Amino acid sequence: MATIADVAAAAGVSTSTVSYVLSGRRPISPATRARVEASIAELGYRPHAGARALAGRHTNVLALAAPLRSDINVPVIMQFVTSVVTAARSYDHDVLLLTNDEGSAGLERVAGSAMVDALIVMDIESDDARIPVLRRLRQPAVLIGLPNRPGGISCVDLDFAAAGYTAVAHLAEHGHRAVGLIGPPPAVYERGTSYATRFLAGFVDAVEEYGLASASHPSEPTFEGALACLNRIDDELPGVSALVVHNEAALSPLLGILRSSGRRVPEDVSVVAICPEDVALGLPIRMTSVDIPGHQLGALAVERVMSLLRGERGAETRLLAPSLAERDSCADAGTGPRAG
Amino acid sequence: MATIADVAAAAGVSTSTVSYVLSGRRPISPATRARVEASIAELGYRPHAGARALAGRHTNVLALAAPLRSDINVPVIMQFVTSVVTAARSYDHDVLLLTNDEGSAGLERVAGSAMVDALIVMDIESDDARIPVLRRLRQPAVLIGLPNRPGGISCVDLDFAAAGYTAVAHLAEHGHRAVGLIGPPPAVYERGTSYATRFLAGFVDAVEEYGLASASHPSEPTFEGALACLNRIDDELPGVSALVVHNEAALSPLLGILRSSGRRVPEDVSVVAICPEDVALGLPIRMTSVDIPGHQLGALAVERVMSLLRGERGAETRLLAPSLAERDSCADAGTGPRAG
DNA sequence: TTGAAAGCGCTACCAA
DNA sequence: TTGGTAGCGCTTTCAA
Repeated sequence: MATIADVAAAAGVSTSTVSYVLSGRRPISPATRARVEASIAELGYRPHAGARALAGRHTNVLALAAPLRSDINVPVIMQFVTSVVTAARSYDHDVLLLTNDEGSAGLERVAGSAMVDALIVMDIESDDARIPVLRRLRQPAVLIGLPNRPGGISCVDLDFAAAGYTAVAHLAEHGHRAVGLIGPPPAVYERGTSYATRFLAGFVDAVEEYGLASASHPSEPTFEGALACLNRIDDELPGVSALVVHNEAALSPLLGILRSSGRRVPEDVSVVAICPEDVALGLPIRMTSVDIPGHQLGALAVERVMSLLRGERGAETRLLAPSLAERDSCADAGTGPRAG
Repeated sequence: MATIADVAAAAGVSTSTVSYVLSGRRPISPATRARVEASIAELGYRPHAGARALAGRHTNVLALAAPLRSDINVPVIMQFVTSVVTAARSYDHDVLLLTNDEGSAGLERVAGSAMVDALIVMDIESDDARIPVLRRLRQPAVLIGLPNRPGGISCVDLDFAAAGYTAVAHLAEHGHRAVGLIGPPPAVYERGTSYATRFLAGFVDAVEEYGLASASHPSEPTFEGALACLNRIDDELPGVSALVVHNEAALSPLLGILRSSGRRVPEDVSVVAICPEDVALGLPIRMTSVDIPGHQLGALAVERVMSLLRGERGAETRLLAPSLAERDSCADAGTGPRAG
C-alpha cells in the first residue's frame, strides 16, 4: 500500500504538504495541490486509518449500540440502523455496530480503546445502567430514547407520551368511549423500556382527560399473543370500539383475528397503529397511524453527535412531536351495526 | 488515558513486557505477569486501537456489507447482522457496518484505509460487480450468497436451489399437481439477486421432474402485492392446490387473503413458506417451511473469515442443505371439498 | 525471562 | 506557501 511518504515523493513535496492538501487545514497553492492530487490518484493512495487515529486523535467512526434481538420491533430498529449509517456516511463517518447484549462493557471497550469518536445508544431503559458509564467516557454520546435522568446526555426520540395521547384523542374525538391498548411484549415493559412506559402514560392521560373507559395489555409479537391480548381486552372492556396498537408485529395478526371473528375495521372497531409508515401501508387496510419516524430520528441522532463533535453544546433533548395520519382504519363510533 | 508506558512504569517493567503479557506471544514469569495485570487493572488501561492497528497490522474489525433497505426481507437481514456481530465478538472482533448502497466504493474505502481485517458481503447478485474488487483487496472476503463466478472467494449460503426443489418435492409427494410460486419482489429479480434465481431454478427443476403444472410470479412485499400475485397465479393455473411462498412479507397478507376468500389452509390450499423459523411460527397457522438459517449462516461466515485470517485455505463454498419442517399448512391434495 | 529501541503512517507544531 | 520533524501508543525484532 502506498503511504503518505510515497505520495510526497511522487509529487515532490513534503509529507506535511500532502497531509494538508488532504485535510484542507492550510492553504495550498493550486499548482501544488494539483500535483499532489495527481500522485494520490495515480498511486491509489488511502490514508491509513490507524495511523490517522493515532496521530490525529479521532477515528471518524461512530459506535451504534442497537438491540439486536431478532424477535422484536425489527422494522423500526432496521430503520434506525439504516438511517444512522447513511447519515454518518454523509458526514464521512463509519459505524461500528454493537449489540446491546454487551451492555456497558461494549461501550467502555470501544470508547476506551479509542475505536470511536462518539456513541449512539438505542433502546434506552427508564433507569438505564449505561448512562453513568456514558458520562464517564471521553467521547460524547447521544441516546435514541429518553431515560428518566439523562444526566446531561443528549436524547433524541419520538415524544411517545404525546403519541399515546394523540392516538386516544383522535379516537375520543370520533366518539369512541372505550379504548383498548395492545402494547409491546411483556419483556419490553419488564426491562423498563422507556418508550413503552411513556406511551402508556400518554395513553392513560388522554383516557382520563376524555373520561373514557380503557384496558391495556402487553402482547407477544405473534398471532397467539395478539389473540390472547385481544381476548383480555374484550373481557375487561365489553363495549370496546377502538384499539390502539403499539406493537408492529401484532398488527397483521390482529387484523386477521378481527376479520375472521367478523368484526369489521373500521365499521365495528377502529384501530390506530403506532408504527413506521411503510408498515402502516403494507397491511390489508391502510392504517390510521402515528408514525414512528425511524429515519428522521436516526439522522437527528447523527446530527446531534456531529455537533457535539464540533464542540457545540445545545438543547440536550429533542422529542419529536407525533403526527397522526388519518387513513382507513378509523371511523366514528356508532357507525357499525353494534351501534344500534 | 493510560498508555502502555504508564502500565510499564507502574509495574516496574518495560513496555515490551506489558505488550507480551497482553498478547501472550512469549513466556512471562508468573510474578511479572501478576504485577503487570495488577497495574493494568489499577490504571484501567486499554490498548489504543489505532496504535495497535498501526504497529500490529490488524484491527480486529470486520466489515459487514448489508442491504440496508428497510423495505425488504427485514427479519432475515436482521438475523444475519445479529449473528455476524455476535459471532465476531466471540472471536474478539468488532463489526463495521456498511450499506450496500455504497457498493464497491465502501468496500474499497474500509479495506484500503486498513479499517478492517476482512469483509463479509451480503445480498450477492449473480454477476456481482463487487467480486472483482474484492479479489483485488489485501483483506480476505466471504460472501453470504452465491454468485455465478465466485473467483476463489469463499461463499456461504443456504442451497436455495435445493430449497426450491425440496418445497416442490414435498408438495408433489403429497399429491399436488399444480403448484404456484409467490416469489420475492420484482426488484430482487431485476437486480439479479442470486438466491431468487437459484430458488426459482430449483423450483422449476422439481416441477419438471415431478411433471407438475406451475405458475410463478414475483410479489411486492405488501398486501396488495400478495393479492395481485395470487390472482395471477389463479388465472394461469386454475386448479392450483399448493403455494410456495418465497417472500416473508407476503406471507401474512397471503394467509389473510386466502382466509377471507374462503380457501382454507391446508384443506383447500397447501402452503410451504421459505423463511426463518420464528416467522413461520408467528403466523396464524404454524407454517410448514423451509428454514432460512440466518443465525447459522452468519456464524458460518464469521468462522470462515477467521480461518482465512489464520491463513488457512479450504473449501471455498459451503451451501447448507435445506431442511423442511412439516407443520400445519400442508395437507394431501384431494383433502378439501374441491377434490370432489 | 526481560529490556531497548526501531519502526508502523500519520498529524500538527515550529520554522522558514 | 511550504518543509522538517517530533510525537501519537503500540508491536516486534535484536540483544542480553
